[in-house]
Amino acid sequence: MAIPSRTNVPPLQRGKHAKDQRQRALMEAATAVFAEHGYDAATTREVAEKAGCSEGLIHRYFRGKHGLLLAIMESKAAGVVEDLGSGLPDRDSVEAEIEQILLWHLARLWDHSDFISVAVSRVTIDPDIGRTVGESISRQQVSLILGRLQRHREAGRIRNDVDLEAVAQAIAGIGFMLGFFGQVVFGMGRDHVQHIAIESAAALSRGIAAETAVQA
Amino acid sequence: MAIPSRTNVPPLQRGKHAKDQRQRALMEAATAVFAEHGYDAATTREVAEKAGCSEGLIHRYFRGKHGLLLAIMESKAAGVVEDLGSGLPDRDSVEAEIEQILLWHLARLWDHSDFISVAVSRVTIDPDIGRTVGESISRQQVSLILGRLQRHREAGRIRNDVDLEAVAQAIAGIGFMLGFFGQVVFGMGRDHVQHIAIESAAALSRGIAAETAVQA
Amino acid sequence: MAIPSRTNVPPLQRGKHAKDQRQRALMEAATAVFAEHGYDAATTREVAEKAGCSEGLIHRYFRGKHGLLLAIMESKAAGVVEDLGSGLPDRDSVEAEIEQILLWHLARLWDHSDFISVAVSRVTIDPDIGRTVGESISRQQVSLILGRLQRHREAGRIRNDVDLEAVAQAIAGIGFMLGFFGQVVFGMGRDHVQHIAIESAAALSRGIAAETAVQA
Amino acid sequence: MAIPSRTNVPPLQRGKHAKDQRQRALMEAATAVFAEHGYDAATTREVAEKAGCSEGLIHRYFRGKHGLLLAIMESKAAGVVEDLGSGLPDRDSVEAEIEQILLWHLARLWDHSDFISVAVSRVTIDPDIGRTVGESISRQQVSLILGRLQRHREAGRIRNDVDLEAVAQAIAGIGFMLGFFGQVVFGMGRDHVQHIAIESAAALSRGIAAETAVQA
DNA sequence: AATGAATGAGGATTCATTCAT
DNA sequence: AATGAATGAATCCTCATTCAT
Repeated sequence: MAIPSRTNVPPLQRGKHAKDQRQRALMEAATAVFAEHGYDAATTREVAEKAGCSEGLIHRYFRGKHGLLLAIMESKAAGVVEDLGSGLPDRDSVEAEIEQILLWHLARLWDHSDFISVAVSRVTIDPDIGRTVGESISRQQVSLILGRLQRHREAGRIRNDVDLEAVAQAIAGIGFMLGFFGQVVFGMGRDHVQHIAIESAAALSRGIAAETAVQA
Repeated sequence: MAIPSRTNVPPLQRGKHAKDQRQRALMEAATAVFAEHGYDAATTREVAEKAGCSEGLIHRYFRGKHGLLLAIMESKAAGVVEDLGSGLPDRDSVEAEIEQILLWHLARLWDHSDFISVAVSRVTIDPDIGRTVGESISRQQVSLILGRLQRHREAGRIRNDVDLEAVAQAIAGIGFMLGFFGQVVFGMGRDHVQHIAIESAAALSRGIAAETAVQA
Repeated sequence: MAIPSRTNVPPLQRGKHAKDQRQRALMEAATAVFAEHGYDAATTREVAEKAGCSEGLIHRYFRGKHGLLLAIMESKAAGVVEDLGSGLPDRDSVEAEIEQILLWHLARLWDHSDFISVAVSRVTIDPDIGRTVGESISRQQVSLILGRLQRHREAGRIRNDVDLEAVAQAIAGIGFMLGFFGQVVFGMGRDHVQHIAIESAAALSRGIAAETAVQA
Repeated sequence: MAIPSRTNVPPLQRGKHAKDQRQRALMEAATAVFAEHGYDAATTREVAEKAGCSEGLIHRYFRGKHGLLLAIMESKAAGVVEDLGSGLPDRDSVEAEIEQILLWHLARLWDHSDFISVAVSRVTIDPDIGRTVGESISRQQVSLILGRLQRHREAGRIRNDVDLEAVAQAIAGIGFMLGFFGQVVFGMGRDHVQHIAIESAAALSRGIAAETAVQA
């Protein structure tokens, strides 16, 4: 391939103030290595090799292996959900909206599968990670979905007796399960997963649609 | 008290089926220890201590630490989904059925949170675990849910244009997310989680209900 | 050679409960290695090699390198001064007594030069060592010397206006300086050092002798 | 005060003889740091920080950490004994002379306790240090004391059958033990130590005084 | 069959030293 | 001349596993 994949690193001479670049390289390499072997089994040596620098830098920059893990989490947590807030267009129907959200999940989790793998595998063990993931990702994600649904309710497209937060949680749950466990972990075909997402969106949107919308 | 803690095991004479008992003690202890520190960071010493026997037995019985992990997975995988098949009564309405399934998830995941934590944290790293969890749990679970839904379709309570497998997947996804991440990882209150489950069941069942059912 | 010196260690099979023997071997080896390179520069590897066992045992037995140092100090501190109390015969003259004490110092410090080297090199750095050496050795030594002098005073052989504790301190000081710095560190010939000790004993004893003793 | 601490150094412009000043700062800082943690455990980073310059300078100026240690030893060795030769007045009695020497030791060792600590802790390990300390300090010190005693012998105040070198060694030994181990290491009160010094001086001087002096 | 003493491979981390700026 | 970023060798320690009893 033209692009030498993310594992080969250019020489990157000593004195050059490529400090930021090196930090980023270390975090990228660590994400991949942690995802492959698990955080505990991963070695700082392999991370440094993949990043093309010495082990010592991990400790200089991040104060150790665990600091590197934390830095990855904090740095990527924001990025994972960001364009759910602004990067997605508003849709005219509830069904299209939910479908869009689910498909966005699928794409997002596929692209960040390494990061998500690491996060998931640490979330029950490491309180710091648990907090970061819980607050920066889960909570925020649900609230962004909720915001989108509320717009539709205000437009009269959603029944008044529906608990929107519950629906947002349900959508996030479906999206995460399909996107991470379905696609990444169990290796279900992407087409199949997308089909399920679309069908789920249809069923769910029908279930919360206002009467008039159904009659129309 | 005579028994100092819930995990300490009585001396256990070297007798007939003391062996099975010891194996079980080892697996229980390992589940707890693996859940607490993560598989890699857990030490066989702590496992053996908690089980009240010597480290050597882990290697004699399970051929090492990894064998112990595998034994736990294989032994518990079946148990986690068993009574979804037979232990739950049939319901007369789709809503009641879905609600029952979700609440069952909540209880099940709460009871087995240690086991699930271990499984989740290893599922992306260890191919053996991935297979066991994927096939023994996820797939089987979906198929059991699907079976229940099909009964309702045959009774004319579910629209014909609904992809039941997709719905089953959605239900499993919601259940797992609420039950594991919601309850266990993020520590959401159990009442709140149950409320969300019930609301989700309502929305989803409305979305797949046959027209007649709605009109009636 | 017939005696394989203290550095070559017999095989010392696995299961044999030669635990105490191994602990002792480790402490002997460590004393030598610490004395040669200094505690900080010494490596646990070299200690283990010299003791003929694995590094891990250092941590199992002594909870690490520092624990090994402490164990050495505590174990030998007592032995260094022990026979000053009981192993030396009473003398009839003050001069013979002081001379005997000084020569005993010379022999003692020569025999334990490794241990003393380690102790001296750590005494200002490590509070634990400082305490052990200060209390177990210095103080005790002075008090044993003092006891011997008091016997002579009671026998009327020492002037009443002499502060015996000061004299005991002086004797200990001379003994230590000659025995350790003179013999061991600066490599002064043993004959020369002994001569100085004898002369010092003569001068000092004359200085504290009761008048009658002088006239006689 | 304007100067915030005794070790912090002002910016120090890059100018003419700023170099000498920086070297001195480095040596002062190193003396303190080496004394605190021991040479091996001390880090060049801490030394550089305390001296207010970069680690690199240690290697430029002194060719490394060990060179810095050597420079300290050579630079201070002379200073420690210098005014024993010229700075102390002649005394009219042997007792006053010995007392003066011992008290001078006490003060000297107290003032240079950091330097002495470093020297003592390295003297058995590092042959270079051993030589420097042995020759520049010990030998020279004894010979200066000897010179002072000889003056008194020539004045007929010291018995002819006394080995003056032995007495000089004894005095140096007492002085060092009281001054360093007593005061610095074991933390004996300065008053107490001085009292012992004075009493020792009295006893020793009586022991070497010429008959006539005693009769007078 | 079970123990627990012993091993040894491997890991994170530290730090003197080097080098580009 | 001075800096500070980077290196990499070397260390202590941990722990799954083995083995003699």
